[in-house]
Amino acid sequence: MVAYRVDVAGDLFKALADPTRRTILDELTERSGQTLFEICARLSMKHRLGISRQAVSQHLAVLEAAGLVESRREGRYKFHDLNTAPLRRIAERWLAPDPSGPEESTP
Amino acid sequence: MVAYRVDVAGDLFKALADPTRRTILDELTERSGQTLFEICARLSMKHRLGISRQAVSQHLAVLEAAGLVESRREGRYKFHDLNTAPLRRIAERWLAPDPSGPEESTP
DNA sequence: ACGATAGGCAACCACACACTTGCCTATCAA
DNA sequence: TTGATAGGCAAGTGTGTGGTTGCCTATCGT
Repeated sequence: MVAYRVDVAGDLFKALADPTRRTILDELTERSGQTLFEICARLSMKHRLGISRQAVSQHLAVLEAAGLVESRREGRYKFHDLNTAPLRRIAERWLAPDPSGPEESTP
Repeated sequence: MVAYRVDVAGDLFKALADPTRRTILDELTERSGQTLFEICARLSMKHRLGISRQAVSQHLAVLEAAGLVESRREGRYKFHDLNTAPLRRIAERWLAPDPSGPEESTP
């Protein structure tokens, strides 16, 4: 059987394709466990990004779907933590030719 | 001085965001130095991708702009080679916190 | 010279996606 | 309970982008 490797990389690369999302990852790298409003404030202040709260929320949803961010709810706060695990697997695909084949399931 | 790091990662991640382009990279990994028509044939045959030659050509242009593919012209043939150098720098950004700061120039 | 092969250029189409707007729910403090 | 804070949901908009179609140039074989 071939094509074992499901293309879960799709979500990952798409998530990383947006500059705002990459900046959010930068912020979470600098300080993990931030809330939505904290991230909004930082993007606005130190990155001069005129962006709405909902936009940031949607970005966080994308990052979470890609497995790059994990969130935990406490009361009315929702904290966001960076998960670098998917990043470590990123380049493997083309750097180390996998014997099982590079096929995707359904591109 | 901060914000030395120009966001050249943008093109890279955008290039990787498309499944067809990732499949092209797979093919070039398996066999480097293919021509446009060879790549077209492989995408069509073993990947069942109904895609036009021009579409593949445009994908190759994107990959080349991202530095992932280099091309050399010989007569009427144009050979495409994989360049994995950009891939090695991919994950560094969030895995190894850079003292110079993670800032982008202009997102 | 002629046709065949390999590739490039430009305009058009359609969908995806980033972002906004408007309104709603939930938790906490007074 | 009331207001403020933190966040969610959903519809609408507009640009970006993957894809196509049509035509053009360049190189090779005969």
